[in-house]
Amino acid sequence: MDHTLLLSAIAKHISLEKEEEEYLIQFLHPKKIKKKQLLLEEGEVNSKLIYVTGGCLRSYAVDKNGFEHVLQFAPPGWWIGDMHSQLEQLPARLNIDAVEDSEIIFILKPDFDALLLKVPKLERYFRILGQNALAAYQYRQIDHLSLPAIERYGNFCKMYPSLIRTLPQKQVASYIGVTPEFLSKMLNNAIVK
Amino acid sequence: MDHTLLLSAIAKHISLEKEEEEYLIQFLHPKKIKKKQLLLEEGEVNSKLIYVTGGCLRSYAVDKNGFEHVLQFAPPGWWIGDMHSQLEQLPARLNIDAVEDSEIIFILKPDFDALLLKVPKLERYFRILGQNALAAYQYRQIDHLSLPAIERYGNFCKMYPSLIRTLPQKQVASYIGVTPEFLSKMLNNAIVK
DNA sequence: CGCGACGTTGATTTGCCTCAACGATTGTGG
DNA sequence: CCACAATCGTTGAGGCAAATCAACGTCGCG
Repeated sequence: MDHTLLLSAIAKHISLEKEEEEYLIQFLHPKKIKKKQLLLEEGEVNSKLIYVTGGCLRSYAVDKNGFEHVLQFAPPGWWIGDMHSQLEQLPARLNIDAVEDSEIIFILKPDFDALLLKVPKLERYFRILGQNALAAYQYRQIDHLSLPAIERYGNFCKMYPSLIRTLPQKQVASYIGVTPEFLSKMLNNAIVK
Repeated sequence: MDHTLLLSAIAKHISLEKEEEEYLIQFLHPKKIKKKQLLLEEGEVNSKLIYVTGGCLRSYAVDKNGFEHVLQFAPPGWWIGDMHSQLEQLPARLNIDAVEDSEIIFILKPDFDALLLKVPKLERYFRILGQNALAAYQYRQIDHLSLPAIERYGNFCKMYPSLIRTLPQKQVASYIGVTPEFLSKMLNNAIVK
């Protein structure tokens, strides 16, 4: 039962009493996930908050031609979800699955709501978490609007150096918003230069 | 002194005691902004939280060719800022200015930090605010990755019908990520169809 | 009135996509 | 443990969505 990663992440922002921590822990469900296993499917309601403790997950949408578009990768220490579905309890647009064999902790949405009422200190942790995520999304969106593909790739490498080594190239291509073929050609040209 | 818009927005999520509300209000600074007036400039630290009560603001980045790329519009009831700069107190990548004559309320970052410690209930309001913003950014990013420009325009119209009437077309073009020329051509074609 | 911002239209270019084919891995069932 | 399938990265030819550049008419505003 490995809650330590999550608990110490929380402890960086707030300090919980012993009993608050125990109250929290009872809602934490660890789970092992096989590569390619689906945790959320488009159309379902996102009823769990997912925290990654091992391996790597991804969230992605499928367009009308059947192509996947990766929104996020979640290595250990990251949360992942379809925020809109989670908040409104409406059908999700995103799918979530495992890029490799992984381990997660999940919290059910009703438990999460109860938890925040019972342990209001957690509001602070999740506020900070949300603001950090927001900061990342803002800059990513700007990158998408203002940079050519090759520089978006460069930024990805800077931001997630560890992922570059483990992820298949086509996943990275999908994240930065180009086809795998085009990414391959870009990289070959970049080497020649 | 018009704090009512903000206070009632907050009241939708939490209920403050009389004295908490008064404590909050002392940090709220109203301000009138002229069209095109800059509130944040790239390279500065984003040291204020900005809440719009009238008119409309925008945040945008400028690329190396001098082109502007709009990240966000903020009509009344919206917050706007460079989240990364605000959190880390580092230089901003974004500029913020007024699309038309506007009115805002701002809170200084140090006051904001103090406020959250003194009135922890506000953590909840800002958590919810952040999660909603996150939900919007997630879906926008997915739209950008998976939809052609004409459908991104359609989505923009559905999401912000009031803005369509007031904003110059070139601002909308910038937001959805195309040139003004191309948006103009798209719209003409769409009418013919 | 005259200037500057905006929308439009056309000609041309380009960044990126599509489709197709191929070799190299990986992995999986017999 | 091998054979076959699936997945991945690569390369090339051709195509398309969107950008660039340039010119022009309109409008609102100082």
